[in-house]
Amino acid sequence: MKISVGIVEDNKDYRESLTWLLASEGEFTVDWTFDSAELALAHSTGVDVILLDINLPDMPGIEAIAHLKKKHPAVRIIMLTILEDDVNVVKSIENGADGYVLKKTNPLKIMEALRQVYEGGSPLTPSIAKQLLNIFKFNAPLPESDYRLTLREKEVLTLIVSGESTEDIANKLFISAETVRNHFRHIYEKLQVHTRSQAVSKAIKERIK
Amino acid sequence: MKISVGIVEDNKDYRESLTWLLASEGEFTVDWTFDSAELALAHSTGVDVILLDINLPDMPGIEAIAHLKKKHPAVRIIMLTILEDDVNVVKSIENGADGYVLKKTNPLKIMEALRQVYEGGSPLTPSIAKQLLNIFKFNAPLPESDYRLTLREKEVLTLIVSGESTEDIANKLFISAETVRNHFRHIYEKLQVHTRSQAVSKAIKERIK
DNA sequence: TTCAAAATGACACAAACGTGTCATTGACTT
DNA sequence: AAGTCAATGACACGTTTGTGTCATTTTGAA
Repeated sequence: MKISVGIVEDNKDYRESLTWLLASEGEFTVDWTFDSAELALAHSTGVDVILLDINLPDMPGIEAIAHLKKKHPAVRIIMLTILEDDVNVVKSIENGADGYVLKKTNPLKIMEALRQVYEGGSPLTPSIAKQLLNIFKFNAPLPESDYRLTLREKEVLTLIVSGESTEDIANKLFISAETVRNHFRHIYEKLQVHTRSQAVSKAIKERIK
Repeated sequence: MKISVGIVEDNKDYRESLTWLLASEGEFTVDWTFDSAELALAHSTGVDVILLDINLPDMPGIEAIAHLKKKHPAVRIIMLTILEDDVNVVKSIENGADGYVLKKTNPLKIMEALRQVYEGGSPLTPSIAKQLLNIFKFNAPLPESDYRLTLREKEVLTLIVSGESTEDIANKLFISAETVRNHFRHIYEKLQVHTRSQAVSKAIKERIK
């Protein structure tokens, strides 16, 4: 079973050499290529993977992701870029891109990337991965925001956050509702809040768990 | 300039073959190896990169990350794991790990990973990258989550989320508390929830605003 | 061993909340 | 002109919540 590929790339030389390259490998079929997002949106057919230039003439590649995914919900999209520290990299991932390759990348790696997304993975270059990781660390739980909740309290807080009622929480934990209310009391003290919704808000925003 | 490496891995065979492998390559020096987190924390010296088993006998590898980074602020850490869909993968990245390799990975790729972190990148396997991307998409604005709230309702919801009481909201909006409660009513209907904290939870998680 | 938390449970009471029902006004659609 | 919807306001009623006070048992650290 071959992997079917579509290409949206305005640089004619790059587009054609990529097409030739993939076609020459028995593993892939290039079903179509377009040089603009508009044409791709109008005429593309379903393929397994789309290679999408991040920098198209008529539309930011980032917007094109959403439109292409809407037209072909199952398609997986790999972005093609020249600059890897482009702000658009992270944005396009947030918008649903499944992977990333640099245009200068060794053709063998591009084929590897195609195989990887086809198998459900997400090929990223190490430096793009680095950017993602940094963002993660940035909104990761700070050791500072440790409210010294006990295990039980964290358990209860999780259930509060998921919207359970006092009674439901009591049943799930096999304790009385009064005890649950006692846990609330201590949680409120530690988080310095006075209502359930404040606790929920704080817990989610500060990623307490 | 060689890349200096430290290894924390409790499996003797794997540790030694890794050491031998890296040492035999002119590019790396293995400065030390330990079979437990405790020993590593006590006796490790500064190196460029630490290869750290995620599943150590004495301490979750995840905790070890923080301690090692505290002792050697400039060190970069690559996690070693057998399972790549371990929940710990994402956690360890949140805790500051710089990269990830599977133990079964081709030794050449492990060396490539060492080079990549040394150069400031983050080597990740495609499937780990996929997990990260999914979390990102989760955090990204969903076009679907439009509950057709009116402007006023969004305004009220924002205040609910920030933890204000009914009375406070009424005062801020210069309307009666009864009206605020009426807005709640409509918000609850549209979000399909029945309590304030459920509304807060849904609003934050689905980024309604 | 003693002492401090943590976890459990209970009672009470005022305040807040969720919801049913109803009403008025202004704005926009058809 | 009629009709829908948003925004405002009110009253009532039962439920839930927040909090004060107190008690028992288990657990872990000093």
